[in-house]
Amino acid sequence: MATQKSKQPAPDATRRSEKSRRAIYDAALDLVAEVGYPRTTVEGIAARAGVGKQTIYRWWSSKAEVLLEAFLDLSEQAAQQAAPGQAYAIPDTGDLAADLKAVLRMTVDQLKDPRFEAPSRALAAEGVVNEQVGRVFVAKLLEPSLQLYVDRVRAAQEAGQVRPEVDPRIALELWVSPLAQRWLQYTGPISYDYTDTLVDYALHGLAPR
Amino acid sequence: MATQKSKQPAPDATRRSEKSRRAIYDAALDLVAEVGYPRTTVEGIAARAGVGKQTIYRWWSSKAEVLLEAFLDLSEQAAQQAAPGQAYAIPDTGDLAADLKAVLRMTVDQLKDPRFEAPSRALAAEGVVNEQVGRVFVAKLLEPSLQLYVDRVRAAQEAGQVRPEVDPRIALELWVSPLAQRWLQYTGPISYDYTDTLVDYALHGLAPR
Amino acid sequence: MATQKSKQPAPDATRRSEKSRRAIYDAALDLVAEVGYPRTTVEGIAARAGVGKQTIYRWWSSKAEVLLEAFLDLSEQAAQQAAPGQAYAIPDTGDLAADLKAVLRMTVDQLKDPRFEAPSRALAAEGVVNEQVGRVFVAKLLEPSLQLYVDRVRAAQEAGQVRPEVDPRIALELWVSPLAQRWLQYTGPISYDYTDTLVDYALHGLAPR
Amino acid sequence: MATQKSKQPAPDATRRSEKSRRAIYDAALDLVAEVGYPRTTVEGIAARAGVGKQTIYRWWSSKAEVLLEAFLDLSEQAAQQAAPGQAYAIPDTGDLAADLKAVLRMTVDQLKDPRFEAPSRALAAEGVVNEQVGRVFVAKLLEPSLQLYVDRVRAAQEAGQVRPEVDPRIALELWVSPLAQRWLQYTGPISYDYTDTLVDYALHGLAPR
DNA sequence: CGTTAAGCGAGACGGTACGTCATGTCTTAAC
DNA sequence: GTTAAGACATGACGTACCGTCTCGCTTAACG
Repeated sequence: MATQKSKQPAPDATRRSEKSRRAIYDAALDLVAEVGYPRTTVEGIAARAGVGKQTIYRWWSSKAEVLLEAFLDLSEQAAQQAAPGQAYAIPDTGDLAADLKAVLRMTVDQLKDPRFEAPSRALAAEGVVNEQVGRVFVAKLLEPSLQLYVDRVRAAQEAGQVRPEVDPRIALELWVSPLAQRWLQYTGPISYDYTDTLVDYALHGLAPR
Repeated sequence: MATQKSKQPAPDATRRSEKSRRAIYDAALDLVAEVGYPRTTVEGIAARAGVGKQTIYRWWSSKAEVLLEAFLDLSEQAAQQAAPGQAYAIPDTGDLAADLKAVLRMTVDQLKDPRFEAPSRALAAEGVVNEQVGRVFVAKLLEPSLQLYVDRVRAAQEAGQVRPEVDPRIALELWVSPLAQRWLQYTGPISYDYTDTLVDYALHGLAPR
Repeated sequence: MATQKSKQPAPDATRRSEKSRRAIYDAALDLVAEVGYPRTTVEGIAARAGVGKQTIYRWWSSKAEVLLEAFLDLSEQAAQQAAPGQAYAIPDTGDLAADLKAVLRMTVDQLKDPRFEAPSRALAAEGVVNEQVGRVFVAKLLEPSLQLYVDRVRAAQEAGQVRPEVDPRIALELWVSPLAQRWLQYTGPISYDYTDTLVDYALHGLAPR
Repeated sequence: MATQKSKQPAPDATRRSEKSRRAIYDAALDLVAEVGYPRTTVEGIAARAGVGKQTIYRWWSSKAEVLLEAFLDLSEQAAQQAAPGQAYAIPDTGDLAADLKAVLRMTVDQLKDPRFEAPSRALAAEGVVNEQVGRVFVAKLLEPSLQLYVDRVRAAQEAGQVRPEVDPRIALELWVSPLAQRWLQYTGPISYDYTDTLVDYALHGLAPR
């Protein structure tokens, strides 16, 4: 590859301290949970992690990036714990409505888990205003989850429970986006009833049949 | 509503300089459009407005609040210009789908208008992470617009075009939230086709009829 | 008829509020005594005096001037109380040394009176760095006191107790200045013994006779 | 002496930038000379020195302290230049009066040297009102000079030219303090004649012999 | 004796500087 | 050669006062 004449003389990743990386992730997540994203600082993360500031700047370019990776890491760990060694998928009992409702109820619970709430809210906010972060956030965290819905809807189409001309990628937004917006923007309360209703409206439409 | 508990002995609003207020609004909106929200500073707003910093801090407590009011003011002006002296409403031609599609196409255009995009994105982001700002943003800007959909859906219910047991406040989220999320989080492109599709899916459901 | 549009349109002294002037003097002296000169502000004086800031700026041009006049006023009052209706003078018992020692002992006491110490120290300091204030301070406060020594030394010359070629204005500095410097600059302690010694040295010289 | 009780965790002096320190001294002295002490600001010193404000606040706690050290440094340099590697002393020709007159004439010149006048006047003023600064100013700058007079007077006592019971520390104030007061407080002009007269009066007294 | 123009209290205003905090870069010593 | 530590230049923060400028409201002199 071309040798960079960049500011950083291209750190050698093989020598990287794994212990520091972990400590930085933990410190970042803890601080965001404790004092909120805006009052979390690179200096604070370094101090809490027992690490020099330069060690952070060597490997990341902003606190948003640090938090993004830290949260990615957290999510992977959580996924590993939930279903070790296997890909996560939406159950397929043959009843699309029931399956969607079940998954959405789990999502409602997760959105209220404080361990997840603070950092994901922070990242979402940063992503709104910082397109680069936003795209990574979506690509690495959001899309993989949405893809599961795509798969499930496609299965339902094959089973004749969803009209064949429906675009699954758009379909899933009928329940995912309303929930996301209520959570992100405080536009309304979040409950099992609410998500159940969304699924019903989405599947059967508003118009009388 | 609630009385202030601030340190300052409550400035006398009757003596407030209208000229300064306007200049601050303009400077705030311009700066957000030019350099983005994070790099917009209170100091910068003051300098651009030709105003002392204290004049800003006397009347607002953060740059988020300044921008919120500035944007509110801008919206009111825009509304006045669009439809002077009358309340805005969604047209009712008798065809719900057509009416919704028409309005959503206008929304798509507005979301791409740079004069609106920068500040509203900034405020949305701030609102995600700062609940107080978020709630004001929703109450003052979002809800009034959403209420128009509630009214239109209710009319459709009376006309027998929407099932009577449907909750209009939830119904509208089937098209509003997907659009909002794509715009806010860069989860997908925004187009007339897309919003048209949303309306169709929402009204007729995914399931075969 | 058309008065100047100069900075100050020359305020009409006859309409001046005596009550405000007194309140300002009191507030200024109190504040200097309580929080020290540097932390005394025009705003603070106005607030404590229950007076608008403009009322201060109408009649004085700086806090130094305010304090200078306040202290002048205080001194006059004190002088009136000490010796109502008559000019103050150094006693002339015929014994120059004794007379000087007596007066200097009184000066020592006065220098330690907190009511006088704070403002006079403040004014002296301001005068060091602000020649205009310094000259007024000297002319209005210091010189009149020094003149009393000039008179007394001249009387001693006529009585043959001081050499005729001695310049009384310089002579008095032999005891006044050392005391002043110790007080102003903390170059040494101040006591009756010290001032007594100064008088002896000054009158009889250091050289053996 | 006393340990610090500051908030900052005690900066590491070994890492201190010598270049910055010098630049700060120079900037401080220049600014005081150019615009006067009251209009010299920490911000201005930092800007002129090409230094961050924090670098000043890290090592000093006020502009008075900065100037004090800057002036101390200047004095040491000047002393080094004048008499490299040796202690300064008042000459002893055997004629006390002549020696004192000679030294005082040099002092008169120095007091009129603008390079010295502005900062020393500023520090003296600050010291009048700020006892801590005053005591350092006296201990570090004034007393060492005065001690030279003490030594010379003591030598004169041993030579029988000054009465043995005279306290040299007080004796020197007979000429030093008058000169100091005239300079500090503008109580009179300063000239060779004046200082010569002071020495004569001090040595021989005012009273006829 | 009522008019009216000044001084007055109050305080908002455009500014300057404060002292603090965090940024991102750089240097040093320890490993 | 990465690391912890932390000094550095930069620049924004939010506060305190500056000195100027309106506001109504006394209040005293005059017409």
